Amino acid sequence: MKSNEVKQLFQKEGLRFTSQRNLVFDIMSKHPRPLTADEIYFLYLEQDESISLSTIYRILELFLEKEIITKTLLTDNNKACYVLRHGHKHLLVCLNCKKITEVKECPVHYFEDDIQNATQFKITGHKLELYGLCPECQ
Amino acid sequence: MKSNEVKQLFQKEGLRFTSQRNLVFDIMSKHPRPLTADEIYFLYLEQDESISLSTIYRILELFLEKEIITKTLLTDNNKACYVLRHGHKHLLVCLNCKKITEVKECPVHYFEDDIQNATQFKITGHKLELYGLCPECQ
DNA sequence: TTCCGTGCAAACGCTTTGCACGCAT
DNA sequence: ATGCGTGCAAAGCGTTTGCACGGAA
Repeated sequence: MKSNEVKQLFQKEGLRFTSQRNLVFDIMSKHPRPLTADEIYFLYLEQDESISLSTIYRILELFLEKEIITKTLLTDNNKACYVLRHGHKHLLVCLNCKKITEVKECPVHYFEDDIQNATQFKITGHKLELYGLCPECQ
Repeated sequence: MKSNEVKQLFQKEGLRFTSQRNLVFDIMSKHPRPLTADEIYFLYLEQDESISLSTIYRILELFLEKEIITKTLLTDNNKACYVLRHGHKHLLVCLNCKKITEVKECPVHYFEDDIQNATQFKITGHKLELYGLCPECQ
């Protein structure tokens, strides 16, 4: 995604365009897997740019509000991970090597109606993580 | 579950029986919803018993190892929640009032074979959280 | 008696916040 | 020119850990 397009996306969401926000967004789209705040921080430094960790947290919080990204907490280490919400995907985590794969299938949608009927809730979203062993680790 | 049975369960898992472990287990079975460590702590105090928070964390970690309980991290507040693993259930969280309902339906099982074929992973478990608005909050 | 479990307090690490400065608008 | 975004440092807060004591086996 070009800088221009990112700028437009930000404008559409009412966000000011800054180099930090642009680069955080860029990093997340070039590394389409769940990243922790400090992973993003180090990837940022690798681009020969400096940034404050707290700025990253603030940007991530902002992106969350605008639903540009998703926050996930992998159970292992209590660290939060963030991913761009390009479409709807789920994570498949290898319990041994921690490798993460994405799954396009989403069984949940088909059942949302049933669950709404059963619970009277209005379902607006869901989070699904799958665990298992990857081919190499089996 | 009677104290005796809990004792047997602990023995089966190779755990010493202590009043703290017994009461933590008791509290979790009497409040079958995701509890944070400090919720358990306060429920413990309500029983006119005192305990250290760190003991609770150690007990929870132990129960996790033995797979007596499950750990979930609700995205809101970075706090971990714990539930007994009586059978397989999922959470339905109201985004407005934070009330939590349990859902018996689990659409995921039916798709595990498909996902295994598509990914070559051996799927061993999953975590599903649903979000929405409860009847009162809609 | 032995060793594990617990309580207490301090440490830890991720995340958040207050404040002053600088940049986008 | 104005107000929002950022950097820095410090605070916050859930969780973990070290150590000495007490209780389970």
